[in-house]
Amino acid sequence: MDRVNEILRNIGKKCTEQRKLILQTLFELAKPVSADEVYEYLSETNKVGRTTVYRTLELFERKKLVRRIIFKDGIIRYESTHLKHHHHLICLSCGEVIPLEHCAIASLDGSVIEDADFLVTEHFLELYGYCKKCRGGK
Amino acid sequence: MDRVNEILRNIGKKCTEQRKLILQTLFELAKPVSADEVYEYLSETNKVGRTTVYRTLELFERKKLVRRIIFKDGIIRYESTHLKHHHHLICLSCGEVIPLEHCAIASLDGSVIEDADFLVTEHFLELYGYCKKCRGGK
DNA sequence: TATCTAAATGAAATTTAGTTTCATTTAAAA
DNA sequence: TTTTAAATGAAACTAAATTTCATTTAGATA
Repeated sequence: MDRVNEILRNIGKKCTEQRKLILQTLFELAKPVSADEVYEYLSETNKVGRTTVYRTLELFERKKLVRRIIFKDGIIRYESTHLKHHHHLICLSCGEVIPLEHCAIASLDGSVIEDADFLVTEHFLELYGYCKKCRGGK
Repeated sequence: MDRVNEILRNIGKKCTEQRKLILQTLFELAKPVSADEVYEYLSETNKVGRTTVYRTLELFERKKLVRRIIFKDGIIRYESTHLKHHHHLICLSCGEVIPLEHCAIASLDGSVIEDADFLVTEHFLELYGYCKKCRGGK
C-alpha cells in the first residue's frame, strides 16, 4: 500500500481512499479488467461508486498508470502499466487471457511507415485461438 | 449488384432487399464501418431498419462476408472480407483510417505458441500514430 | 401461378456500457 | 483550524447493442 501512496502522490492529484483502492485492485488482478469488474471487486466493502471507478480509470490512463486494452467484445479494459508492454492470447472457447511476454513488433513504435508517411506511436495486438485445455491435448 | 446476389445465394440464406443493400454498402465504403454508419448511409432511402442492420452484420460475420474490427473507442465496426487480410493506421489527431497492405505477422495464424501451448487462429493488429497531414511535414 | 410457411423484418421496449450533472464531502494548502 | 478547489457518488442521461413480438416476405411446394 506504501507503493500505491507514492505513485498517487507523484501524479499530482489528491491521494484519496478510492484511488488507492482502485490502483491496488489493478495491481492485484494484474490482467485487463473493465470498470465494472473493478467496481464489483470492490463492492463487498462498497467504498467506491461506479462513477468514481470510471473516472479514476480515465485519470489513470491519462497519467499512464494504466493502459487501455480492447478485445473483440469491444469492452474497454485497463491493465496496470507496471506490467511492461505485452500482448495477450485470448481463448475463443473459455475466454482465458494469457499474457504473452515477447512482443515481435515493438520496433514499430516510433518508426515511420514509408508508403503512407505515417508515424506510428503505439500499437494494439491481440491473438485469438484455443488454449491447451480447450483443445483437449490436440 | 449481380455479385451481391450471387454471394447471398451462396450463404444459404434468403436474398432480401435489405441484405443486398447492406452488402452493397460495405463494398462501396470499403473501410471499417459501424452498424450505425451503415444505417445512416442507407437512411436516405430508409429501406432498412436499425435492428436489421445489426442482425445482418452479425449474420455476415458468421458467414465470413465481413470481419469485425475494433479500434480504441470500442465501437464494433465491420469491413468486407473481399478486401484481403490487412491492418490499419489510425491517426490519433484527425481519425483518418489508412489500410496497411502488408501484414508482418500473418504467419502467426495457424501456429502454436510453444510456451503457452496455445493455437492461434486469428489476430488483431491496429497501429496508432500521426498521419502526414497532422504532422505538418515533420 | 397460387398457396404456404419458415425465415426475415422492424418498431418498440429493454439492456448494458459509459457519461454528465450537481449537491455533498474531503484532501491538503494556507 | 479554516478554507477551498478537487473529488465523490446518486441519479439522470446517452449511446450502442439486443430482445420481443406482431407483421411481412422469399422462395419452396403444390
